Amino acid sequence: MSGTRIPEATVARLPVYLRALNSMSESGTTTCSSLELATAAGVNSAKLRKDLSHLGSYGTRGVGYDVEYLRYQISREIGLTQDWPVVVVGIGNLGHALANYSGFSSRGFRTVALLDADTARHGDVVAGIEIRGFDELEAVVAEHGVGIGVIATPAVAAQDVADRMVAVGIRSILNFAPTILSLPEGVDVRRVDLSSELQILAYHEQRKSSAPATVAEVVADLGQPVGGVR
Amino acid sequence: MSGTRIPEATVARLPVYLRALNSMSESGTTTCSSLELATAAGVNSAKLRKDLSHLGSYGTRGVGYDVEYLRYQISREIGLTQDWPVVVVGIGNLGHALANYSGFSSRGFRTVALLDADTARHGDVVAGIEIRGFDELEAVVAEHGVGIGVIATPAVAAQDVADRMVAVGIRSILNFAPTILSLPEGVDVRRVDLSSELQILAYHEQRKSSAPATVAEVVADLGQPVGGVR
DNA sequence: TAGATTGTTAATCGATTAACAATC
DNA sequence: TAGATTGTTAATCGATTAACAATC
Repeated sequence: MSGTRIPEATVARLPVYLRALNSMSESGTTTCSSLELATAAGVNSAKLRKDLSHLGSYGTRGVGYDVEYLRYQISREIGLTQDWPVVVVGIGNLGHALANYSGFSSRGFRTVALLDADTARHGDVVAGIEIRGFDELEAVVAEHGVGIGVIATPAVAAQDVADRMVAVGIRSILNFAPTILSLPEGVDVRRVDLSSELQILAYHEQRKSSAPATVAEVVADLGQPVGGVR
Repeated sequence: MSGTRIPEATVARLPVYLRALNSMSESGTTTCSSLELATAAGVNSAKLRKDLSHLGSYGTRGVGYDVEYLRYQISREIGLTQDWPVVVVGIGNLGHALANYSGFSSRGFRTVALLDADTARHGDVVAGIEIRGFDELEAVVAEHGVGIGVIATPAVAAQDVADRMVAVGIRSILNFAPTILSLPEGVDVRRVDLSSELQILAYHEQRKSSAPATVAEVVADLGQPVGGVR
């Protein structure tokens, strides 16, 4: 299985499985079935097994999965057994939150620098790291071999920051600024858009409030066919 | 078209189109083609037209789309022409960032309360709103008719906060805590997981670094068939 | 062995894309 | 009218799901 391309939808769920396994491990669970892990991760067990089958055969029929072993295998597949130096640009409230966020400093990821264009912030220490000028980006990337950049600047600055990141060799960007970046092929960008998430919730909330207009919609809402309805 | 169920993938992209239209509007653009809007939104034009076709026929053949009109139609479809009172629970660095984030206070959404279990924070004013106790959740929800709750607490508190939100009538939750919530049917949860996003980037970054193993992978990376390659 | 549970198959479902007729 | 561009069709692609043979 190793070397096979893993479907994007599966890749996006691996971190969720990993999180569920971590919490099982913390609570002392040594073995779990696909149903237990799937429930903890909020998916159905068929999907979980299908997803895991893309990584290899790491379970035991009739028994289930060894929590530690599966945890290791998923970590390895994602690449968390390596060290990923990360640079965060834009140290406002969000940047502070990111710097302090355990997920960023935890196993696998290491925040090597916090950069901000505002000289008034330089020298401030956040999460044990001193804030430096944005003009030190190139030196930081070269020194630590940074491949992943996080943008937490205001929207107006984001494209410039991204362009500069790409110019100094960063090829993966996590963008929190509410703007759509335009970047060359080969650069991977993921956008975390707080307002989009709210808007998607609002759309569904709106649908809940208004009464469904047709029998077809009621049936669709129930999620299963209703016998005898014409 | 109105009343038709809109595919989830389309719903998730409507906020992106809206953002692109907003920035066109700001820069004085009054009309755009599907290709222009698609480029600004980072999708291809066929997908954009297909998506918009689920809302209705708001363009003019041979001409394109009226920016303001399309902006209004998408806003209406999402439900942004209504007022959505929102409560944020957990006012640490992330909660601060959210409270100050323009996307949360902008058109459509209105932060009506900031709640925190830590009494030391009570009375602090963030983004013009005074932080109150978590025990005031029920009163706040009842008073303002809150339907959407945002969780920005530490992971350990998130499930309790979510249970309480559901108990007082909230049916849509945006969860920033790094934990998987277990909630009853009918409650809509969206999770924003910073560490998942980093992990997904790491997976792809890893793939970039290691040399592709087969010609098939090289061809797949190029994203198009390569003439003459055997 | 009998019971349990995985890994895989195959069918279904939904999303994407290219192409083009409709039409401004 | 001629040129441009939408909205829709149909084909393709990828993801989900149920069912079950393999096997511990």
